[in-house]
Amino acid sequence: MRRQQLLAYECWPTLVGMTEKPPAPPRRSDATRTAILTAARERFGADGYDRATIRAIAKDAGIDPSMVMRYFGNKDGLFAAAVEVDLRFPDLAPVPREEVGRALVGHFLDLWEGNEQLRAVLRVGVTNQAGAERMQGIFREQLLPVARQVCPDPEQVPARAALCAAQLLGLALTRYVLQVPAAQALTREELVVWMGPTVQRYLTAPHP
Amino acid sequence: MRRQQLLAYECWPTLVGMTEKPPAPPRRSDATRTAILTAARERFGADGYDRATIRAIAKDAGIDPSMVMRYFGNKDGLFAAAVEVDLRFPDLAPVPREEVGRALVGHFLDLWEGNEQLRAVLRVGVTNQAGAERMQGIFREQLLPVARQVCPDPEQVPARAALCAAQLLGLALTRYVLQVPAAQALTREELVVWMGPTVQRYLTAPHP
DNA sequence: TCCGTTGGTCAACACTTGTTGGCAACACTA
DNA sequence: TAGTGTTGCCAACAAGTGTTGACCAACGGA
Repeated sequence: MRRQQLLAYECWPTLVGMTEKPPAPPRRSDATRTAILTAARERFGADGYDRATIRAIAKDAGIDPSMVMRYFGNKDGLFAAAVEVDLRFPDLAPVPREEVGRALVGHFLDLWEGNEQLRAVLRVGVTNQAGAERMQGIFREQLLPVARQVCPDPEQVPARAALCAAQLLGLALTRYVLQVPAAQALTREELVVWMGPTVQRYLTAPHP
Repeated sequence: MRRQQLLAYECWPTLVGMTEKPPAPPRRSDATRTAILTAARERFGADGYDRATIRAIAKDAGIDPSMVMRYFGNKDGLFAAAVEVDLRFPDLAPVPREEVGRALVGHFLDLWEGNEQLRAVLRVGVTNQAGAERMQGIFREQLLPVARQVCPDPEQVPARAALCAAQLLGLALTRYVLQVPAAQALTREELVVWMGPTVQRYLTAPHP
């Protein structure tokens, strides 16, 4: 129950090191830390939050389970540290207006291909309330701005972004999580050609 | 480990009673059985497979956990008995060709609204390997036939069905599972008007 | 050289999980 | 009325969970 100051300090640089400035001085245990994070990403992505046990992750990383606790505080902290989602949507300004749909679908596919972190957030988002809120955050902070850049009417931005999210997450769900064979059989080009116009329409077409 | 013949027989009628013929003679415990199944559907739908514990389900049903085991063998058996998915896609023959997209989206929305079983399969399908296979079965046996009824080229049926599945499951995911506010804010009519043409195109438009 | 800090293991705690067997109360039939 | 199968509760088991603290080895600056 008791929060340990020392541990909180210890895992701090790793938690935000990738997105914030502080140089995060190198430590002798960095190899172990990254080993844990790598194993955690794999397990969370493959098994979801509940079935991914700390013991299994520690075993994959070749260390004792107690190390995970020392470095990341608890299981929640480990998940937060392991899974950091940046959809890296590109700036759409230079893209021709009628190409943004295809560009987004293509980017989304490239991003998901073989990415365990994304699978993990989706799995956990479906299972876990905190995970669902995290996904809502991603939607709000990463997809909404893109939609705002392209949509004609600012008032329609959330609705149009939600439609895009449904299409794109549905793709990720069927292809990468449920692994429906027919969804996996489609090539990247086919998906871009089919879904690109859909996303394009959701973003730019006049309200039907 | 040992399978108990008696118990297998006991839960048989309930397991398949809804889809098969045998009259399934009424038992004194039927009230308890349905109470368990109701509670199980709620818990599985709300919490997913792992977090929905037999103890919690039994408590909701107001009986002892051991009763769940007696009537349904084990947790897997309970899930199989509680969650039975019939998407009930209507016969599209009488529907005008250019209306099938809107009809499907509307039907899909009506079906999902307030349906805990569907939420449960999706949650479990994402978490669990067996659940994922179950969802693939639903795709194969319930969505593919519909697509076959409408698609021009039989060879393209799986691909087109997969595209529809991605769009529809993405809708279910964002609106009913992740509960993204922007996806919940859209009305039934808006969704039909926006997504209907998409599904329509995936099913009937010539390969782009 | 000493000594505090860091990296790591081990064994255990407290708890929850699915699951089982025993036993009492009831209902129905012969 | 005796007997038999059904319905239910209770207590417990074995396994697995996140988590903790004691303990040891090596490092690194004084």
